[in-house]
Amino acid sequence: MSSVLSDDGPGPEDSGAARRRRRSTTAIRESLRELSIQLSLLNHQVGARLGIKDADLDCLDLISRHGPLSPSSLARLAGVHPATLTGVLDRLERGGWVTRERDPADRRAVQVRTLRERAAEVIQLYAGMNSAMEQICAGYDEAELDVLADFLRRTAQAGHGATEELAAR
Amino acid sequence: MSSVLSDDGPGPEDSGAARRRRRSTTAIRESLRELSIQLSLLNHQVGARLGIKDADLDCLDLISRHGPLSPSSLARLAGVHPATLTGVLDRLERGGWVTRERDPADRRAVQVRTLRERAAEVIQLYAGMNSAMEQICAGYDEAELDVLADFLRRTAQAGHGATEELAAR
DNA sequence: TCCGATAGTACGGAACTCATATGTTATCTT
DNA sequence: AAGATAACATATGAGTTCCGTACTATCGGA
Repeated sequence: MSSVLSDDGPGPEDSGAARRRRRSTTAIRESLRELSIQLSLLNHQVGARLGIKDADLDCLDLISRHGPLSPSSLARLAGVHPATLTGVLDRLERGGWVTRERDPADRRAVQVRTLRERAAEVIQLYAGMNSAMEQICAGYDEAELDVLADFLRRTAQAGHGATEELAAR
Repeated sequence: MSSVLSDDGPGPEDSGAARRRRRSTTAIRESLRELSIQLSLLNHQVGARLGIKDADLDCLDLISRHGPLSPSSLARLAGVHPATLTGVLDRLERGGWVTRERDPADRRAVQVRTLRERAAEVIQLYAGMNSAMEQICAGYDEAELDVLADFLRRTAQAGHGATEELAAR
């Protein structure tokens, strides 16, 4: 099934194993695309319940994972305009999700960090997805789980690389 | 590493194989979260190059995958307000990405479909990611590829289910 | 034919994004 | 050491977007 957002690779000038292999690779690309959208929509729903916009939730996630960091580096990381990020942080701070504190070492800089108080609400909302994943993972042996985790990690890394390449030029 | 957006599962009252297994499962959850963000950021960059907002690009993707469909069903699918979707379609139509045509059978209804003209631009922007995926997939044998594709498909399905569960209540 | 339901969109107020300007604070230059 | 320059975060304002509501057109049933 050819579609607007992806091509189907080269033509069928070869056959047999290579052909089946390409089918599998294409299937992965397709599934990955579907997965991407579904996770976006899940985040959208979660954000809606919490009164947090999609982009804001992305930022909150980045803050929670990449530790305390400055607004400017967060802006770079999230690919948004610094002035936009001020508004994002205003909303997150007002909602009690993060704090801003001046860096004592460099008083121009600000350190943004997450608060733990409201973490439970978020976990609660992702509970459905988490238990579904638990169930899916239960069907694999440990070697398979490691292969899967490694694949996901490398794919995320590939996404990061592709994003930076686009941002650079 | 405990963080705001996910817990780390039950305590360590068991050990050995079960423990390692839980570590693997957690690694998958973490990688999946990272992947979700990275793909969002990639889409954000791609959208920025095309002058398409994130949500609009999501809608375009949904239209391209789920064939011609009506604005209302698309609104349900994307989880946005119907009036908002009017604006989304206005922008996508103005940009030459989709067309709106009245359904002859039910003249209230509208069918939205993608145009193929500008597809190449999108493919071009995802070329970096696609070739990276190609490279990653090259490292797996066909059985592994099938396992991966199946896992991704089921995970996407889980995301869909979790989203619907949240939207329902 | 009349009436309620449905599909899509127009409208208007509130909120958001981003380019630019501003006020601090750090760093460089000489 | 002092002034110039750069970096950081945020204020400001114009343009855009979101969404609750209202409106028009059309369909299906009594």
